[in-house]
Amino acid sequence: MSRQRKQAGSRTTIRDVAAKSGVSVATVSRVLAGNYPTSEDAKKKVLAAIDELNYVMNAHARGLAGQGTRTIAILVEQVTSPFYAAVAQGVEEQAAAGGRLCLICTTHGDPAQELALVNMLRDQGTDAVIIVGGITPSREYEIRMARYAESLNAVGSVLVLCGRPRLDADVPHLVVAYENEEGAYAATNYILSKGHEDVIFVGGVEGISTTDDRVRGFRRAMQERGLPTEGRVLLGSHREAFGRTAVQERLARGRDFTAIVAYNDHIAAGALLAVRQAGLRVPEDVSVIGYDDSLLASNLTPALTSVAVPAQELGRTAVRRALEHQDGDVRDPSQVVTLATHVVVRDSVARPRA
Amino acid sequence: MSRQRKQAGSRTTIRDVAAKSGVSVATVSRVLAGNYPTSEDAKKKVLAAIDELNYVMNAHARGLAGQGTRTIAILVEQVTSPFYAAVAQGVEEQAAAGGRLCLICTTHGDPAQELALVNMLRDQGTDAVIIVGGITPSREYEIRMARYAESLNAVGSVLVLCGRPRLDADVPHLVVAYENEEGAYAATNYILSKGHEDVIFVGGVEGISTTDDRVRGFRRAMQERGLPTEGRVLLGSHREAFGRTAVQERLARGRDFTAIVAYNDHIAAGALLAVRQAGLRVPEDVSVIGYDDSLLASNLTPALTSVAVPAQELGRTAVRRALEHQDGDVRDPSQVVTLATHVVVRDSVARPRA
DNA sequence: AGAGAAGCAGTAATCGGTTACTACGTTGAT
DNA sequence: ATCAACGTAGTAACCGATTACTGCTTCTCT
Repeated sequence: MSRQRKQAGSRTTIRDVAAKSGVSVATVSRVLAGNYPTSEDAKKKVLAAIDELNYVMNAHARGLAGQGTRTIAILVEQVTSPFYAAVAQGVEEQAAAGGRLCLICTTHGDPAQELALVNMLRDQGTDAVIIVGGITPSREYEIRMARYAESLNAVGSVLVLCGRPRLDADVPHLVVAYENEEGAYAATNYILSKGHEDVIFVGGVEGISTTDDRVRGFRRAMQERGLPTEGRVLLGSHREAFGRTAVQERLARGRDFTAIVAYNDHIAAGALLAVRQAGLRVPEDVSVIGYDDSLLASNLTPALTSVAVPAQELGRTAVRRALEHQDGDVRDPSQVVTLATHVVVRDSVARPRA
Repeated sequence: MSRQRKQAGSRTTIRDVAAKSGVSVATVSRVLAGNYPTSEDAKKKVLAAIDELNYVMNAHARGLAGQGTRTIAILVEQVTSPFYAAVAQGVEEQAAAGGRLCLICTTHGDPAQELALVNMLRDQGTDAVIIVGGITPSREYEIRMARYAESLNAVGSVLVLCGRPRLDADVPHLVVAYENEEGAYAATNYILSKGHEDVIFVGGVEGISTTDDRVRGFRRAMQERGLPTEGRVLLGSHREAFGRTAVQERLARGRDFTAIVAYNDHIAAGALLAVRQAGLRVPEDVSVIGYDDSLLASNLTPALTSVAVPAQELGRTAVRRALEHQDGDVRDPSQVVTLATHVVVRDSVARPRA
């Protein structure tokens, strides 16, 4: 209500620019868009007037007239996680490269909030909605998300899922994934190649796709060598605190492992703490491998060996595909692009003793 | 270009809803806005039609017609910094509480980009533009930013500066700060209270307000005890790498200090590395104190004593004040709200030996 | 020199909401 | 019965950009 407009100066419009430079509004618009032949003379005059009047285009007017919003939205659980921050960074960069603004929204891991945001974003006319992170699959969720994907498409927008499986429904959407199962498989194999046989997997939330995938990779590597995984997968959360308590409790029951494959670097950090608290050393007594290769990994003591996920690249790829798709030149939209992960070797893994 | 509209179904507009429910577009708009008396009957019919047609309002049309966007923008250097991420988190939470979306933009520390973004954001109809982080003051920048602040106000939007001094110009804008000088003063005093006398300050960028403030706090604490600060302030960047090399070089020239006050936790992490590389121990040989109390601090070895900055609270306060201001009930807009910082004691500071 | 093409600029319709203004029907007071 | 007041609904003029369509030059080719 306190919003008063049309005061004294009001707003500088394309018409003011046209008047000042002595050309028509159409010409001004064309100079701005640059998609129509315009004489050098007119161009110069318009640019001068724009500069002098300090004119900025009204995004709403442009959006309304059919140019799209030129924004891209990204939905993450929380921005304070280094992994999501890095993905967001990638999205932001690529969006900027494509002349788009980047809208970052947080869902706090709540599927309902996620749906509400997608719904809202669609109204805003975002060019693309990128959802990052694993999800607990549920029938109802799938159905509603498919409806939204459909309506996003209806308004010329694109839904991109990052690090999460395709929707079941036959609705156009893009998927950019990174190796979860493969990464955990590689991490476990790296540990096993050092001679470990008693390995546990710690962290992650049961039922969330990312967790399930990593656990699967762990199991596969173990089973290929005929090692047991029964009772060796400790799920709970992806927070550092869980890593600490889970390992503490396990150690209290007796040390029946020589290596830990952590769900992520936070868990690994917690595990490190618990191991040290128990008077054991890393990697001499217990080896630990993390996941994500976040900022944390290189700063822990010992520096953490971790699976590097190309987080920024993930964000960039998501945007790139979304924009390509908007322009209609994605070969196969239903194809899942999967980015590779690799083990970054530091100091937290060694051969087991004896 | 590939954006084809007016296809088959086209877009469901308020007119479709009006037609379906047998009322006028004005009535539909009023039901949606809820700011005009409408009969229960009409309301019910409109709502039913909206539901049935799966109608969503076009944000551009609404924005163009002068209703504001209900979004809040935050400008930070980069989202991957834990500090900025935490502020952004706070902004996002409070914005959501106020029914606003949160637009996060990155400036990469470039004042020109910052200005360009503010300029652009104003026309998006953002309710508030929050700029976080210190800045190199420059006359030209001040003038342009003041102009933008003015034009933001003209369209009913608010400019909020976070952790940066007020604009010189007499232009309405809000400032939420946190103690920089006081924090560094407290950190230094904490170190001094342990008996240290040879202390150096490492990190930060010359000329940026945040750095200058922290250095001032350091100097004040030292001078109050009659200790020299000449040649004891090492500026360069706020990255970990700088912390490492700066301390390495200093140590190479001889160990003339027993404690380090770091510009932030990243610098502290680098310093820790350099100290250890030189065969010295923390805190036995050298004490280190950080700033920001980021995630990093508690995970370093030894756990880093650091100055806690209420980053999330900073974001929340910024949004709260902005929305209050829009509603016209901020008592004194020119008042700078300053949030307190405090030293979080961990294991990286000890008495100097002998 | 005249016809046709090409290059550039202008007019005005349009996007989808909001809202000032007008109009209508009902109620209540005189 | 008449008129004022009130509550509700409708008409149409905006908001500021885009762009189809039209028209005027200028240039080229015969």
